[in-house]
Formats: sequence, structure tokens, C-alpha cells
Amino acid sequence: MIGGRAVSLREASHSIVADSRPDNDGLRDIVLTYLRAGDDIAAIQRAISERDRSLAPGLASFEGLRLVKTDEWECLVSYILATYANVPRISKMVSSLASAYGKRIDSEFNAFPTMRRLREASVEDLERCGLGYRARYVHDLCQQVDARRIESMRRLGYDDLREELLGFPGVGNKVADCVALFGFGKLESFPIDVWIERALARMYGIRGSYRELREFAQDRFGPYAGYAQEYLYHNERELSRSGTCRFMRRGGSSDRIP
DNA sequence: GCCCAGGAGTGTG
DNA sequence: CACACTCATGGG
Repeated sequence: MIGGRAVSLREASHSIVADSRPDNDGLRDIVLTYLRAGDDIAAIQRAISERDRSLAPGLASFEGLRLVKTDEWECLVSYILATYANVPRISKMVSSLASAYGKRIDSEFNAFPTMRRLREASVEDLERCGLGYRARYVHDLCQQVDARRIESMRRLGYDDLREELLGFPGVGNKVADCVALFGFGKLESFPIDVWIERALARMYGIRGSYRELREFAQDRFGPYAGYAQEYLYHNERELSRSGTCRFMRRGGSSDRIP
């Protein structure tokens, strides 16, 4: 809401970023950093369209859909929790951890726990937060990661970052790519979950191992594959929920890359 | 009650 | 490397 008027995220981002009044600088930095307001969506969509003409017609309607840039530690733990769980439950696990170990912000909200604080939790403590078998992963992760480790990982390129993330307990291909994309801002990362598998099979008729699908996607979508993933993901979920589909199947001659 | 969830670890072929 | 099986639990 701006001035009591409902606006799109795109318009809100523009208004806040354009407003350089001193008392708005904090909010401006937050929007720039965490809502990626500096990303040139038009240029990104153009780059994706040039690589895959079949996506061009649908992309414009996703103009307001943005990637987020979250805290690396929070992102890492959250996606470890997200394995084999649905979204409402993931939210519940995160808020339970915050309630038990996070700094109190107000009567109904706690910040996500710091590494140091969460390290004090036993496996049993974490299970009481509803983590299930993920409690062991988070507990072991806390014993082998600290702020300096995360800091050093910020300087890595996508491939090296991915390898290091895969060394953490509870981190496989999909989680590593999600943390690389949303936590470390590697826009070439293309996380593949069940929805993306469905999208790639439906639209391109391909199936395969994680590596095969990832190489296909990165070759096809290029340095902004992460944005392409976000578009494909939401389109596939919309298709499942309401039957609407913004992207057509490939197959015509007009969408072929010369 | 039943089925599924924005998967990962482990063991085996 | 690819597959099958198991993992603990809440939501729909």
C-alpha cells in the first residue's frame, strides 16, 4: 500500500528506490538488496526470450514476479527443512525455531535464530520444534558452519559454491541450487524439483537425471536461468491449481533457435 | 484413514 | 552414475 492505494510490487519497488529521502534510506537498501529491486527485469526477460522464443509471449505477464535475496544462513537451514515437506509445514518449522531460539522482535514475531544460538540446541530440542528427521541435519550443520565460513563462501563462483554446499548434511542437488540462487544470488542456478521436472517434461518433452536436466536448462536459459526457473515453477503451479497456462509447449517452427 | 509433501542419505547394481 | 528404499510428521 502506498498512500492507501494498492500497488504492484514492481511499482512499490520503484517508488521506494526512487525516493532518496534520508529517512527512507534504510527501507531503500532493504528493497534493493532483498527484493532485488536493482535487477533489470526487462533486460533479463529479453535475454531469456532470445534463448527461447516460446517463452516470450508469457514472460510479459510475469513482470511483477521477482526473485528474493535472503540471508545465506536462514536460506540454508530453511531449504534443509523444506525437504519432503509442504509449504505450510515448512513455515511452521521455521516459526517454531524462531520462537524457541530467535531474538524477539515483537509480541508475535521472532527473528530467525543465529548460528551461535541454534548451535546450543540438541537433536531432541530440534525434534520438539517439529523438524522430524531433519533435526539431525540441522544439528550437525550447526557444528560445522560459522559466520566466517559463510562469509568466505560469498566469494565463490557458482560451481565451487555448489560443491561446498553439497558437503553439508541434508544438502543435495536441489537444496544446493536453491541456496546458491536465493541465498547467494547466483542467478545462473536452476533448482530442479518435482514441479520443474513436470514443466520440462511437458514443455520440452525431456526427462533425465538431475545433472542432465540442469545442464539442459543452463544451456537453454543462460546466465538468468534462475529467473527462468521461477517463471516455469509458478506457471506449472498455476496450471495445476487453476488450469491457466502462460507458456505454450514447444514444437512450432517460430520458437526454434537458429 | 489415506495420500502427499519445492528431497536427501544410504546401500546396491 | 543410476536406481530402490528409507526417513518422521503434518497438511489437505
